[in-house]
Amino acid sequence: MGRGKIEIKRIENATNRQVTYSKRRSGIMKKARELTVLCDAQVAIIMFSSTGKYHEFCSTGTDIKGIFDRYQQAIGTSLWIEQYENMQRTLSHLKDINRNLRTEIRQRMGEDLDALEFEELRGLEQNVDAALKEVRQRKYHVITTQTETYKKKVKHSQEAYKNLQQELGMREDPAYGFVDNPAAGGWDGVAAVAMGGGSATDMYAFRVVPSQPNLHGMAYGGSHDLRHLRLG
Amino acid sequence: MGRGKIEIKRIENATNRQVTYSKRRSGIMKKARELTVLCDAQVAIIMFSSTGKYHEFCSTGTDIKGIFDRYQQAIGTSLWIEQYENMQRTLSHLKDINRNLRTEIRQRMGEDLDALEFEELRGLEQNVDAALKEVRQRKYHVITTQTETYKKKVKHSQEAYKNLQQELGMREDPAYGFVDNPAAGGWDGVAAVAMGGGSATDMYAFRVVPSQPNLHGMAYGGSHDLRHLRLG
DNA sequence: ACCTATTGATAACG
DNA sequence: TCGTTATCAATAGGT
Repeated sequence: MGRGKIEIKRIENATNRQVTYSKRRSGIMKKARELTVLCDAQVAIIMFSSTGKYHEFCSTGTDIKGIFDRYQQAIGTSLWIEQYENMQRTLSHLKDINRNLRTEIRQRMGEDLDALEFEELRGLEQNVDAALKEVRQRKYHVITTQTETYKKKVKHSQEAYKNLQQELGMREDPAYGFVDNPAAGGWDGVAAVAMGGGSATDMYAFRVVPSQPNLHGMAYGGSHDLRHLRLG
Repeated sequence: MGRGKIEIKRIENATNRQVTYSKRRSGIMKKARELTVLCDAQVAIIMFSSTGKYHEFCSTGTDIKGIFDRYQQAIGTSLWIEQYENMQRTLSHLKDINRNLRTEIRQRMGEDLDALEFEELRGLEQNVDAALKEVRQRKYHVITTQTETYKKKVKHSQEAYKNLQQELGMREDPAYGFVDNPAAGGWDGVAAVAMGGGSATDMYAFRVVPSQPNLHGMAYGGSHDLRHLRLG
C-alpha cells in the first residue's frame, strides 16, 4: 500500500528506514490495540529500532510482567530458569568449597581430626610443622628488622644531638643523653623473647585474615562463625 | 476494511470474535515480520486469545528471552533481575569468604606472611604450635589404638590356630606358626617411628579434606588450585 | 508533519 | 479453517 509496492528487505537509506519504522510501528500498535478490544485478547509487544530506541505495547488491564508470567506458565518453563539454575549450581559449588576450606582450617587448628586416616594425619603433621618453622622464621625476620630500624634511629638521633651540642658549644647534660648500649631488656632482649616460640600464654588468638579487614563486619567474625552462614 | 466498517469494540458473537482474532493476529504477525526486515528492528509479541490460546512472534536472530533481557536493561529497573542481583550479591559474598579462607589457609601453611603484623604473626605462631601438638597427640592415639587392635587380632588368630591344632590333634608346623613377640620393626616399632614427628622427608603432602572426597574431581585438586577458580 | 495515489488487510459470506 | 471479494485502512513517496 502506498504510492508503489516495496520489496520486503532492509531499507538501506537510514532516514527512510527510520520514517518507515515510525509509521509501521504505530500501525502495528493500533492493530494490536484494536485486537485487544475487538477480540478481548491480551497482547504484549516490545520493539527495538535499529537505532536502539524501544517501544512497548500492552493491553489494558495487565502489564508486560503479567503477560510474561502468563506466557511462562503457558509454555511450562521459566525463560530464566536455566540461568537461575546455573547460579544455583555455582552457589552450591562455592558453598561446598567453602565448607571444605573451613574443614581444612579446622584440621589445621587441630580440630575434627577423627575423620583423618593415619597417613593423612602424618601428612598434616609434617605440613603444620613446616608451616610453624616458616612462621617462626618470618617472625624472627620481622623482629630483627624492626630492631635494626630502631637501632639506626637511635644512632641517628644520638649523632644529631651530638652535632647540635657541638654546634652550640654546650656541655652534655647527662639527664638527656643517649646511651650507646641499651641495658638487658632492650631491643635485642625483645628479639630473644620473640624467638622463644609459642608459649602456653595464648594472649593473642589468631582468627581472621588481617590483610582483608573489610569483611569482618559482614556475616562472620572468624573462621568458626562461618558455619552459621546459610545462603541461597 | 472489509465489506463494511466495524466499530472498535468487543465482538459479542464468539465465533466471529475467534475468526477475527485469527485473521487479525496473522495480520499483525505479518506486519511485525515486515517491520523487522524493512527496518532492521527487534520485535517480540505475545498474544493470548480470549479462549486462552497463546501465540508469539519474535524477530530472527534473537528470542523472547533475549528481547526481554534487553527490554529490562532499557527500562533500567528490571522485572526479574531483582532476585538475580540478590543471587549475584550472595555469590560475590561467598567468593569474598572463599578468598579469605584461602588466605587464612595459606598463612597457616607459612605463606603470604608479609601482610601480617608482628602481633598477628605471634598469634599465628602460637596457634599453629598448639595445632601441631593436637595433631601429634591424635596421631599417637591412632597409632596406639591401631597397634592394640592388631595385637589383639594376632592374639586371637593365634589362639584360634592353637585350638584348631589341639582339636585336630596335629603337631605344630613351624612354617605356619605365629610368633608371640614380633621382631623390631613390628607394630611397636611403627608407633615409635610415627611419634618421631614431621621429619624433612615430606613423603605425603597434606592437601585436601579427605572426609569429603566427592569434590576432588570438580574444579580444584587442592588448596592452592582454588586460586584458579573464577566464578560468576 | 501532511497529502494522496496506491497497495494491503479484512468483514462478510460461501 | 479456507477462499473470495467488495470495501476500508495503511502507507510509500513526495512536499
